[in-house]
Amino acid sequence: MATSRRGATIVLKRSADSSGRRPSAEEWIEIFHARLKERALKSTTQRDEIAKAFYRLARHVSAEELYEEVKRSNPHVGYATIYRTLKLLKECELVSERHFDESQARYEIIGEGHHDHFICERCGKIIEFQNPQLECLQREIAEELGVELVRHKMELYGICQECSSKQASKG
Amino acid sequence: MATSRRGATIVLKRSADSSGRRPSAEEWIEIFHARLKERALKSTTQRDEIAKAFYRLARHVSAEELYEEVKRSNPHVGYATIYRTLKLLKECELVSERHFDESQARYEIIGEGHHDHFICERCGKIIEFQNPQLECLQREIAEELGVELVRHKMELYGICQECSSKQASKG
DNA sequence: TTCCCTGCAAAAGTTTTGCACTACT
DNA sequence: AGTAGTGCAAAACTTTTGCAGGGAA
Repeated sequence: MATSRRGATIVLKRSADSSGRRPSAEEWIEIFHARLKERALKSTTQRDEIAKAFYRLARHVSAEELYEEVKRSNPHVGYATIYRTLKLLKECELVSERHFDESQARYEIIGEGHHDHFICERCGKIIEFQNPQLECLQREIAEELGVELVRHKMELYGICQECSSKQASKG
Repeated sequence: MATSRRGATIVLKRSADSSGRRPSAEEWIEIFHARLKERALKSTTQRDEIAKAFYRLARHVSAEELYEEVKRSNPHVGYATIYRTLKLLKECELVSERHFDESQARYEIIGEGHHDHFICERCGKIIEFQNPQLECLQREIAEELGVELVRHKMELYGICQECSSKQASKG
């Protein structure tokens, strides 16, 4: 019943490995090292551990989730290092920070082209999508408003298919 | 130079009084009272004061800003009451909570139709706009994703006209 | 060797909660 | 009168910072 008349929405898979666009963990860490070097900063065991854990968890990670994951391999890391490294990853343009309707921030890997998010209000699942028309439309809007566009954010909130059918079968 | 070929973007003025769509302060408080009554909750002096201050400040208020405004007429109110009343206003569907890229939430009056936001990354100015095509497009995307849409949020970030020209004249 | 980085703990900022008192209905 | 609401202070939660010690270049 999808009305993909004009511009099809591309749904991104959680692990985009198959598409070949996502760098491997090793490549990603290498890029991180290079960016650190450019900035005359040091590569450290902790930074690598955190970056690896981040890569492993894939998308939309909170600082807390990352902290827990890193603790599994190194129980000594502190929250401070997690936050400092997240900040660093942002400065290295490897990670971006997002604020969905929550009190805590979430972080995701940059680099597979712009995409937007659908967030299920029942189960919290996040579906990423890409829509060429949307990209076009937002540029038009910016033009009309007479502003210089730097970035945008589109979030759809609702009930995912799974939760919808769960509810239906219950009733 | 605006390319309003298909669907014009409507920019909302900060105080939409002239359009006649925004309820007056009195009407708004009355609605609040009615919603409280429906829920078997009480109207109180503080709740009215807070609602009035909220209305006065108009859009995109933070709890802190609201607290300061309320304190001017009643120095005894506590933050707790501010937050509790904001929660109440949300439950009464009179106010919605937003998280732009900040650590603190912002609140705005519901009721003049859906709109989205442009946020200037230099001066923090928020411009509201409405775009019929956008509303249409998001429904299409939801359909394609097979999800039930409840609400959406589109935020454009960039540099507003004023800040752009300021920068240009400097260089 | 230098000085950046880490871990701990404490602080800071935002929001929530417990409790005794107040005031709507 | 009865119960919900208020104000204060303390707690909770997320994120940041100061400082002394440790490690990368």
